[in-house]
Amino acid sequence: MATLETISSIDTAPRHPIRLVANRTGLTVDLIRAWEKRYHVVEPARSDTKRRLYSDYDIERLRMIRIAKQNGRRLVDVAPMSLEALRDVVSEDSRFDAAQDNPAEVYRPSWSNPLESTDTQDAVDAMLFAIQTMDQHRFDQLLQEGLVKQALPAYLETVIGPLLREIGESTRLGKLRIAHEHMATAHLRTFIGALRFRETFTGSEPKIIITTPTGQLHELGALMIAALVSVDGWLPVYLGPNTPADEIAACAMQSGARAVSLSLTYPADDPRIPTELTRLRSQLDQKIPLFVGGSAAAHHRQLIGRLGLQSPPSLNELRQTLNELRDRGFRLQSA
Amino acid sequence: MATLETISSIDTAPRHPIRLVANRTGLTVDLIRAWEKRYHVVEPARSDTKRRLYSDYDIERLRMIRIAKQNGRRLVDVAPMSLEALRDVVSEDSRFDAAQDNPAEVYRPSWSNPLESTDTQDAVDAMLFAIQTMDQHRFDQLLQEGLVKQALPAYLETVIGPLLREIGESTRLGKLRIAHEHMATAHLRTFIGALRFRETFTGSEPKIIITTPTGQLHELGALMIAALVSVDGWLPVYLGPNTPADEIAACAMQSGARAVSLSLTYPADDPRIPTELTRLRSQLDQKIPLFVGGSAAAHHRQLIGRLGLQSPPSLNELRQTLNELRDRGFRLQSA
DNA sequence: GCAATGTTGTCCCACTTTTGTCCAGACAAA
DNA sequence: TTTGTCTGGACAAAAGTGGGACAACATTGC
Repeated sequence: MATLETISSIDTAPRHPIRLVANRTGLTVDLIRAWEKRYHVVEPARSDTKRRLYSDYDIERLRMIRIAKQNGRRLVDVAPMSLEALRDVVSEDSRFDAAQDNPAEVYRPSWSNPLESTDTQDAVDAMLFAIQTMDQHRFDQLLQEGLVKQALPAYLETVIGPLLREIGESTRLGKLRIAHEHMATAHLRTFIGALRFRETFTGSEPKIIITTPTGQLHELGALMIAALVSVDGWLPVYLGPNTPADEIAACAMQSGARAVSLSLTYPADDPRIPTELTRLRSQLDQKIPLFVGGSAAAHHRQLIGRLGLQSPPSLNELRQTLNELRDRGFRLQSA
Repeated sequence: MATLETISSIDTAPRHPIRLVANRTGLTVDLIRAWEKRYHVVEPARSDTKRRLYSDYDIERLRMIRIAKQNGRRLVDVAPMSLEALRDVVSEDSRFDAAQDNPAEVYRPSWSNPLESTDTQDAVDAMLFAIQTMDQHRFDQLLQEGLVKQALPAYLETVIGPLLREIGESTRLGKLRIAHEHMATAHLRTFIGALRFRETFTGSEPKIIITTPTGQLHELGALMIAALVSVDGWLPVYLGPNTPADEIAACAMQSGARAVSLSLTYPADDPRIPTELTRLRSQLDQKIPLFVGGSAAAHHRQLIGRLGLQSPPSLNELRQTLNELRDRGFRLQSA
């Protein structure tokens, strides 16, 4: 389907000025130039007046290089690597860093399976099969492999999201037992949660509160958002599921968050939702946008409109909106 | 064993700078050099400017040596050993370690002993402060650091457990907001969940179902058990919280589990607990022991006795019992 | 039980390499 | 005009290197 184009195809059109790159990567302008001068880390295109113009691909590479350096890599080593290679290196490092205290061998040998599933549907099916047979190890393996093949946002959208829907559907139809669903959910909780730690933070990222309101116990959607925005230079303040409106507002205040995002899935028609949303909107600073997403958001369209909440129809549009918000924030800050 | 193939597959190409090695092994840069100077523990290749360059093989050896030392081995003894020999030594030690009747008397040099109680109290306090200030990054950092200082079982018992109690208590007393508790819980969920991934499995481990019964929504206790037993050579089948008795039984059947462990925390007097436990016990093969733990287990002592369930009073005793069960199982299997 | 000896983690030094930051003067954009 | 970017170079902080010192602790021999 149309979703396939989004996979791993990061835009290589040169359009971003160096300042924006610095903001998004957490590097300084000077440093980006120094890296270019010394190691040709990136060779951006130029405008007709010799201004550097970076592509999304360049930005992503710089982000990865910064993380690789933090993991102890030398600039000389990582500078010539492709984005894919960098991703491998970084994910390898983050898997192995911090000391182990257990004798079990650490290297997951790539006695990897011949099961090459390039299509995302195949990947989802393979995962469903692993769940059905309660093969947790295989499930983990599949989750990890998938992550290497594409960038995180695309992965969440094309694999994890559909997988969640299929698990729900299969359980409803009796093709999976509740126990299977539980196991899969618990595993995904761990897996997605760990994704946030792959990013490193500079401390200058704007914060966004992410949670679900009272009565909404399913947290995976919210957790996906947290992982997603951390890639885009936000610092997610993740509160888990089922947080009362008052607490969300207080937390936004204390942490100085620039945005709040809620995920609604089940039950879709919980009567507490309108109350909680209204309450939260009124307690929150008007300048802080409140995003509402998840499969149950559609049930509350009117309410969302009335309260002036944001409800982007897809993860991509959410990213889009947040990116604009973040960059606007930078401009305001520096002015 | 099958491990031999994986060993030979470890890359011996020198490419990692010393800093990265330090990150991955949990050793300090100074220490790595000191070991080289004194015992030629590793003799890394050099770059053209004399910088040390380590291979994956070197890193793996260093990691093993660190663990061997933690188990009480002397550096002089292990320094000249091959990776294969190191693995043998380490796995032997860890089995011996786990089989000890009295963990307090395990021979260990003082510098690897469980931390002083003041240290652990300090660690817990620091974490609480991070939670209070909503400093997620610091919280993660503290959690990771703690893991380097102690072996996992000791860490869970002396730091994570007390931390959970303090969080609960502080929230009850109003010293922490619900939002703080939520954030901390979500973080701990991710952190403890990720611990399981540090283990690699051979496929021959006995399985143990770990979950909480219907109505018990707090999963951290269960998750700690899952992390703990995976160190001792069990394969946890983790189902998350709130699993109905029928599903647990079905899951035990399908996966061929050798044991089931439930965690009870809150609400302690949920009327569903007796029903569910009784139901589960009756549906489960009599040969499969059913463990019940958690702070609320004490409220159901009579029930536990009547149903013939196991309820070890501490994590250590749980390990003990499980180790015996595992080894008995091995003997049965091989006979 | 005690002194002598061995082991081991940490720290300091002087020196080199690597890496991040800053500056100046020219030019472009707002 | 003001602000930002460009180039090239200078400078300083950070990190790595070899060597050695030292304190804490364990082990050994008496």
